[in-house]
Amino acid sequence: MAISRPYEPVYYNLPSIPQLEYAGYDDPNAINTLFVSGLPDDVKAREIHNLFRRRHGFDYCQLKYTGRGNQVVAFATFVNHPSAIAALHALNGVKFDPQTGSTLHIELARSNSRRKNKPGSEAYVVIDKRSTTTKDGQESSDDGDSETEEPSEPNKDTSTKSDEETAADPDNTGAAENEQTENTVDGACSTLFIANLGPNCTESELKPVLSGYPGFNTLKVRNRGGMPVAFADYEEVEQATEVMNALQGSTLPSSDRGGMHIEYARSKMRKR
DNA sequence: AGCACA
Repeated sequence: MAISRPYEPVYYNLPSIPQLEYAGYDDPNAINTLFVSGLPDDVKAREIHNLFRRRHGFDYCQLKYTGRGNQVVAFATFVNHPSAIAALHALNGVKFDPQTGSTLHIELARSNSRRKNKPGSEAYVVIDKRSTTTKDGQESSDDGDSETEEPSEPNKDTSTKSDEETAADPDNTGAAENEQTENTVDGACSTLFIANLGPNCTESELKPVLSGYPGFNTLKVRNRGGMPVAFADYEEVEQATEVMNALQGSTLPSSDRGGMHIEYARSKMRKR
């Protein structure tokens, strides 16, 4: 090589990234359960079930009254890790109750749910840790829709984001059209935001990982005082999505606070 | 929970 280019193309070991805890379809150690918080205290197990049942690979869910105040959390279990991740990204941050504005917060559970009842029998389960039970007993699978597939749902909980879509353009005063058609209405973006990196994480550690996926453009690592965060730009939203699904929650050698947390960036990386 | 570069 006679001339040194500012950016020599990097083709490291593309598909195999051994230091990553890649959780595939058949990894028995993979987390297949989601932890759901941000629920209103009057949430019903049926609502949780209806929220998750449409997601690919859904298995079953649990609603848990924690006993701390009126706090309610839920666990949704999927047949494999990628399905759980896909549902996480589809539903995390959506408004669960437009009335109160309560927003779902979904993360991977610390461990997989163990079905306490006979498999296949219960579509959802309620765990009530509240001390004084006010006799609000049977909450198991009652409604006969456990098997049927009717798209017409009286509840408006499943596709909550359609609310935002409908209210698409509250004020386009002056804003007009963005030539940057990159950001989609549901927040998907071809640039990824990566957080929960270890304090010593560097661009040279991340780049071989992120550039190993199709459509990779640019990586930027920022260190705002505390923990570093990274922005990884891809050619297409779909390619960014693939990377997010593949690497979500995986750890790097420098990771010290758990796995990477990857989201769509709020805005597309500017073309230099 | 943490989202920059213009």
